[in-house]
Amino acid sequence: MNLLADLRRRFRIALELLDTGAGEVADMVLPSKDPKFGDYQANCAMPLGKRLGRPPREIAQEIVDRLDVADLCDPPEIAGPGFINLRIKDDWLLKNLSQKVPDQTQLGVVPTEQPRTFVIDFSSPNVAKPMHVGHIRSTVIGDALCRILRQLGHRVISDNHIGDWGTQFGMIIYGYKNFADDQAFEKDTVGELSRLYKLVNQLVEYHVIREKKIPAIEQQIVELAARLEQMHDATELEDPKDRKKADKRHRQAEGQLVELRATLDSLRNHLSAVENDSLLGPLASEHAQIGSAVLAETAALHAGDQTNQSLWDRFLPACLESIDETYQRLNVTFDHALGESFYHDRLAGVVEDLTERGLVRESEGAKCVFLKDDDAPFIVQKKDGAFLYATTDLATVEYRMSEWTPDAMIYVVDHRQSFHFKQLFETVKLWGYGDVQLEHVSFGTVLGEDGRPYKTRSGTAVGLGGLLDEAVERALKIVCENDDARDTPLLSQEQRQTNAERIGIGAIKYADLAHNRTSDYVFSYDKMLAMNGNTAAYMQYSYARVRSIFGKGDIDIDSLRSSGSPLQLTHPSERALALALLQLSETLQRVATDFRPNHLTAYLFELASAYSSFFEHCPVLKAEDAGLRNSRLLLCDLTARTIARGLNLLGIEVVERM
RNA sequence: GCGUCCGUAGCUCAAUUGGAUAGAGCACUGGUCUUCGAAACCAGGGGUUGGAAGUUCGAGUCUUCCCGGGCGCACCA
Repeated sequence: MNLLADLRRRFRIALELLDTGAGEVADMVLPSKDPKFGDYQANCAMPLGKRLGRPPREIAQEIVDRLDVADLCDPPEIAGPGFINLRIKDDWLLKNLSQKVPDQTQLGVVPTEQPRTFVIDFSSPNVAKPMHVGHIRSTVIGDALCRILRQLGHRVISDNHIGDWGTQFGMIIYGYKNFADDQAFEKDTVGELSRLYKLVNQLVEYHVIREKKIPAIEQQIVELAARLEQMHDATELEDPKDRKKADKRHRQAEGQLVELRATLDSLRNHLSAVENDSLLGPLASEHAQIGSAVLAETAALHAGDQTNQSLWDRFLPACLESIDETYQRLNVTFDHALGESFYHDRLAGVVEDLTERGLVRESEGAKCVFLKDDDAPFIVQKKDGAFLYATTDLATVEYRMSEWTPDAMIYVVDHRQSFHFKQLFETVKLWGYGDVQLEHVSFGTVLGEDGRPYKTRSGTAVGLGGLLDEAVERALKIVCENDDARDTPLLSQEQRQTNAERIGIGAIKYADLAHNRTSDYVFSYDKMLAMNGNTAAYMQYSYARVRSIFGKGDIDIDSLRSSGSPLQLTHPSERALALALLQLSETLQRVATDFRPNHLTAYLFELASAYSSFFEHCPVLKAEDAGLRNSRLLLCDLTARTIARGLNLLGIEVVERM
């Protein structure tokens, strides 16, 4: 049962009766923000008033006259400029809530009438390097969207587009050939590969800094300094406006200069740190050509070189295993994990096909799809003949379309790649896939407490495993402290550990999902593990608290659920809770339309608040009579199940006691 | 330079995509355990939504111009 959808359906009918085509404003029926305006409000009379050239209040009245909601709402009220306020009848709430009581699986969420097929592309780690903080958002948001869309009855195909064919593999191949420790490799393959990756990466980075970055910055500094000189000459401008502008530019340029010098210093420090390192220093000078050597190893792999291919075959399973460990811990699964290598032999065909259709033009030796004249083209083949990210993405689209014919393809990838996806989507349309909905579900950056992207003190990316470890560790500390503070502790050591795992991982996921995905957010263990506010820990606590009632009262909730014992609403807070319980369905629908899981966290938090208020005003175990007691127990049960289901749809587990 | 996103309470974030008096948590002040879990709850103070103008019944949201930032812009992914 989707209450909001039902109301909108009824409004659509009334609106069409009023004026053909007016049904489209039925979406302006929304839940009210303030209870004094009722439960729902329809705001469609105002725009319609404009369109029909008549007073909106008059229109509102005519809508109400044609509206068939007598079974659902009290008589609608018209307020202000033409708002129509709706209050759901208690009878109707009771009837629908009762249907949810025995519904174990769906909790009253009805499958959509128009199921669609979604391909969701998310997580996409590079296998040779360890997963880091940058993978959290894609993984967590993508997984939540899969779960929610499935709950709504859609067909969802999740696909992890793993980076298993790129330069990182060239790095570990080069590393293996030059620096491998065979014993370590036998003992701990993943650990050794990871060491090799880091080592080679450091060496490559050293030479890039030395030969490219530092000269580039030095030149920028020279140019900027020269520009500053010229600017001095321009301070004698007549027009105050021009002078102000010139001043601003001057200030900005000075700022940039300071920044560039600081960067230069830190890069030089980095170089000398490597040079003075007893291990890295000699290796750096011995492997002066490491950058091009790594590219050569990568190219050899792509060209089918026997040795490199067999190394790849040996390395890949170990890499995947390590990634799977993380996914297991996060409780994330995929239907497919078709990485870049899967598409390798299709890339030439993609370029051929695009060329045949006249979409490709050669420019500076590269094969490009030009989309807008003044923009950079979408390059599908480099001048050296190699294919790129863009080519693989196109091959992926082609494969998914032919294999699954989806209605929508969703990429959960950070916002920095929006230009790439814009180009990809435009190219795909030109290529002939006009119907499929292509969506870049982008998200912002995870920041540290200093407001800069979250990094370790030394400036490297924070590993995902360590991040989870720390969250769990902190959760364990909190769990133990609180349990020890009780007269008689509730939890065994084992339960404490399980709880800490669920609470810690849940905290990270929830914090990520609770923020509007398009904005950056500041990562803070203290905030995400707080017991107050919109956090996983608070929701898990709410759940455990509700559930404890059944133990305390020695209630067999399963049999009460199937007993047919009726519900009743005797207090405003009881009614508010009932209404909230009925709004899960429309909330999920809302998450699905704009791919924003934070609507669901907000809903859960409001539900928990509604429960708090109910719990304060309405004695449950000590209710006046047995009928009311049973009714309230059932409300508790529905609350617990709704919280558990909501969290589950976010990929978070509950705990029975904490 | 071009493109794009952002600026909301002291701090961290919401705001149903143009709806009614901009909401939460933290922090601050005060109140709740002799009745269901106080890891909690309730109440209070705190805002020119970066600034200015405009569009309209109605603007945090749309337009224009400023101020301040993030990110991306040809052969990496």
